[in-house]
Amino acid sequence: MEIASKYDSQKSENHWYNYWLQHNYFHSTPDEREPYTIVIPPPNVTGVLHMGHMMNNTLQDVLIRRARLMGKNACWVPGTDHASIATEAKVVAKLKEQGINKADLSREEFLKHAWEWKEEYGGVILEQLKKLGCSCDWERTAFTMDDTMSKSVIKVFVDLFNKGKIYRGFRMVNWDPEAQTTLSDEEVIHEEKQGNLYYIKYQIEGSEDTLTIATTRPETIFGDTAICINPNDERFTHLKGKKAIVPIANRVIPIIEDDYVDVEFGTGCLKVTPAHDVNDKNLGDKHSLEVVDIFNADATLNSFGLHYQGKDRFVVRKEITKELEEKGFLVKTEQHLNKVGTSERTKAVIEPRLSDQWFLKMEDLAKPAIEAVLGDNPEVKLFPKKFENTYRHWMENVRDWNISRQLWWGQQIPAFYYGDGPDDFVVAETKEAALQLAQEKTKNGALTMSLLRQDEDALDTWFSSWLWPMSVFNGILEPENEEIKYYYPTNDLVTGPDILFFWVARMIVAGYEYQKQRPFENVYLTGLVRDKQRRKMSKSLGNSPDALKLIEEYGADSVRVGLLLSSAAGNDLMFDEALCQQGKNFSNKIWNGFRLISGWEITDLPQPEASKIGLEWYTAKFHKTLLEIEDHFSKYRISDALMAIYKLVWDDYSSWLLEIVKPAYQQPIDKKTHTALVAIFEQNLKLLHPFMPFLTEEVWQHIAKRTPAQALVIAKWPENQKVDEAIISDFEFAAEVVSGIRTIRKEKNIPMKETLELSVLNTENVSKDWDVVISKLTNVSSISYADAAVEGALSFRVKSNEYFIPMVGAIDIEAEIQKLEEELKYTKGFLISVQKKLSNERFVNNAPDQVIAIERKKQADAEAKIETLEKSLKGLQ
RNA sequence: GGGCUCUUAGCUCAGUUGGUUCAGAGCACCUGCCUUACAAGCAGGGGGUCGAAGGUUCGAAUCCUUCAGGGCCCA
Repeated sequence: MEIASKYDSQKSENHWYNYWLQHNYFHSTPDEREPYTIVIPPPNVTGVLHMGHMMNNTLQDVLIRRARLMGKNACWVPGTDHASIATEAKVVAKLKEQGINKADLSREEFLKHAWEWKEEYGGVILEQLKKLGCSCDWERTAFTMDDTMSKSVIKVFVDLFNKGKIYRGFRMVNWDPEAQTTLSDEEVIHEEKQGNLYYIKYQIEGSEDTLTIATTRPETIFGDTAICINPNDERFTHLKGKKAIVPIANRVIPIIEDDYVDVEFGTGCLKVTPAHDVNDKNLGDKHSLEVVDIFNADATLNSFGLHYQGKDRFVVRKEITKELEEKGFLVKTEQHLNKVGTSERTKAVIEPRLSDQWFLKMEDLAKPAIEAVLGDNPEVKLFPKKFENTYRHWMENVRDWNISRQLWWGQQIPAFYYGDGPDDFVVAETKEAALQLAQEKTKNGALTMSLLRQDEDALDTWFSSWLWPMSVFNGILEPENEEIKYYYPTNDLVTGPDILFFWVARMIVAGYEYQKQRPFENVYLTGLVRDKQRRKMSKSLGNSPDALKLIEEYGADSVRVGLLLSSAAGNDLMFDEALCQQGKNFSNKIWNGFRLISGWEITDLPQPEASKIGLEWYTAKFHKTLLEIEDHFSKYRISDALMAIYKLVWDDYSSWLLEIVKPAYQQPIDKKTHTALVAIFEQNLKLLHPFMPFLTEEVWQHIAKRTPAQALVIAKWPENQKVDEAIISDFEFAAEVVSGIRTIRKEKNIPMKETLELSVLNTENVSKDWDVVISKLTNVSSISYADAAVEGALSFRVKSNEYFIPMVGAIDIEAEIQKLEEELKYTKGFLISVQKKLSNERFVNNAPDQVIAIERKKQADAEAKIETLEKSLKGLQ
C-alpha cells in the first residue's frame, strides 16, 4: 500500500470519526462489564467552542477512551444547559432586531421563540466537540429543559418544599437591572472600581446645625429613612434624639444610634437606606425604619426620585452631585476605591433590591456533602486536593440559595396562588394537583382552576444542572431504573474551579439527597486557559484563538497534545500556539516511524544479535513506562502521563530502538525482528490513542486490514508485566558509551562514515552483550578488551570503566591530561562530601539503613573512579 | 478586611512521607550535520546560590516563623 509522505489530518479526522460513529463504538448500554461514566459539564446553548471547552473536553475524552481500551463499559453523556439569563437575553435581543418587544408577547409566545432559537443554535457546540474527536454517546444527548429533565426539576422542587426546605421570603437580593432578574450570590462578581466618596450636609431639624455623612451613592438619598450614629461617639452626643432633613427631598428622618456604625469610616454619620443596602436593611429592621424603594426594575428612579424620575441611577449620580453642590449641600468629594458587584452574565452593576423570592435552605442539605469530601473516608475526591479548603470554606458558611429568577426561559416555579395573603399559595407538580391542595387548604371546595395563578418566575438554571448526573439517567423520576442503577454514581467529573460552588458542590448535595450516594468519585478541576501574557482568554479581549481554525491548521490530535502538554490539574494553562506546533511535530514523528517500518522488505534472514537485545530492552522499558503512566493516571496527572508516552515514543522507540534494528540502506529486515517491531509499535499506538485518537487509528488501520471489531478505538490496553530492571540499567550504561563515542566524534570532527576502533578497560565488569549495539550505533568496527590503559588514544569514562579510541597522531596529550585532572578534581570533591556524611556519627546513627547504603555505594564508586583516573594520568605523564 | 494558594533554568512546569547521583522535564537557546523515516529532523552542548531572611534537623526546594510579590475565593 502506498503511504503518503505526510499525514493528512483533515482527511483522516473526517474519515475515522465517521467510521467510529458508523460502528457505534461510543454508544453504551448496561451490560455485565464494569461501567465507567462521565457526564459532560453541559455547555450553554448560547456558547461556541472556546479554548476552555477544548481543554476540558480533551481531558474527558482521554479518560473515557482509556477506560474504553481498558475494557470498561465507557459512557460519556453529552448535553447542554438552557442558561436562562444568557439565552433569554439573546432571544430578547434577536426579537428586538425584528422589531418585537418581549413585553408585548405572552409567556407561551416568547417560549416558542426561545425554543426556535435553541433548535437553531443550541447544538453548535456539540457539533464542534466532534471535530475535537470527543467520543460521547450521542444517542444520550440531553438538554436541561428536556421533558424528563424539567419534570425532574419540578418534582424535586415540590419535594423540597414539602420537606420544608424551600421557602418564600421578602429579602434583599442581587438584582440585575439589565436582565431584570435576581442573581444568586455566586453569580455576582465583585470588582474593584475607582469611585468617589461624597460628603453631604444634612440640616438638623429646628436648628441651624448640620451633620455630614459620607456616601458612595448620593442618588440614594431619596431612599434615606434615618441617620445612624454610634452611641459611643462623643462627637455626636448633641445629635441624639434629633431629626435630620434629607437634602432636596426635604424629608424629615430620625437620627438613630447603633454601634454598628464604624466611627473611623467616613464622618461617623451613616445615612440609612434600607431598600438599597443589605446592612441598612438589617439596621432598618432593628430600628423599625420605613423602607423607601426609589428604583424601577431597570434601575431608573421612580417617583420618589422627584425630578429625577425616569433617569438612570448613574446619570442621576452625576446630576444630583451637581445639584447638591450648587445648593451647598456637597462638602467635598474624595476618590474612593470600592468593590462593586456586577452580573456574571450581563456585567451590569448589581442593585440590591427587596423582593419576594424563593430560597432553598442549605445548611442541613450541605452536611452529607461536607462529609463526603472532607470526612475521614472521603467518597468524593478533588484533584488537586488544594480545592478542598475552598470547598470547606464555602460549604461551612453556606447561605440559603435564591433559586427564583424573573425570567420565562426555564422551569416555571410550581407555586399556585389563590389569594393575596402571604400564605395563599400551594406548591404542586400540576395545576390539577394544586387545585386539590388549594381546596383542602382553604376548605373551600368551590375554588376553581381559573382562580389559580402560577408564580411568574422560573427556576435558576443550576437548579436543573445540580440534578444532571441523575437526571440524564432519569434517576429522579424513576430512581430504581436499570440505567441509573448501572451508571450511577459516575466515575469522574472534569470541570473548572470557577463552578465548584455553582455546580459541583450542589451536585454532591443533590446526589446524597436523591440517590443517597455520591454523584461521582473524582473531580478533576482544570485550570483556566490564559494567553501568553497570563490574561484570561475572553471574547472581549479577543485573545482567544478560533478553536476550529486551530484544529484545521494543526490537526485535532496536535491541538489536543498542545493543550495537555502543559496543564497540570488546577494550574492555569498559558496557551501558546507553539504548543500545537509541538503536537504537530510529534504527530509527524509517529507517522514517519510508521513509514519507516512499513517500507522495509522482509526476508527470512536470521535475527541480528543487536535487534534481539534491543527488542528485549524496549519491551522492558515499555512496561516500566506503562507502570509510570498508570501511576500518573491514577493521580490525574494527565500531562505527566502524556509526557511519559511522548518520551517513550520519541526517545526510546524512535531514537534508540529504531536505530538499533534499522537495516543498512536498501537492505531487507529479518522477519522475526519486523514482526516483533510491529507488535511493539501497536502497543505504542494503544498508549497514544487516548491522546491522539485520529492519527493512531489511521496508522493502526494502515498496518493491517482490520475488521470493525479490531479497530483501535476498542482495542485492548496493554497488560502490566514484571519489568526486567537489569536489562534497562545495562542499556543505560551502553547508551552512555554510545554517547561518549559520539561526543568524541563531534569534538574531533570525525565523520560518522569513518570507522573507529574501541578498547575497553572493563573495571565495572559490564556485560559484552551490548557491544553489537554500541558498534552499530557508533560505526565502531571492533571492540577489544584491554587490561591496561591504551596509549595514544582518545579516552572517556563511564563510571570506573575506561574507553579508548586509538588515533594516529591526533592526540593532544596536554588536553587529555587536563580533561582527566578536571574529572579527578570533581570526583575527589564529591568523595569528600560523601565521606563527610559517613564520618558524621549522628548521620550514621539516625539515617535509615537504605540511605547509608546508598552513601557507601557512592563512596565505593567514587573511589574506583579515582583509581582509574589516577592510573590513566600516570600512563600519560 | 477574612480565608486559601503560589514563587524552582529564558518560558511552561515536575519534584510524592525532609535522605539515591553537584536540582529534573518539555520547549526555547548554542554548535555541528540536507546521514538513506522524519530539517516538523539527527547528534552534541550551555543554563538554576529552588522569591528574601531567620529557625528546626546529622541532613531542607521540601517542615516552622517573618517579610516581599503574584493568583484564587469570600465579604
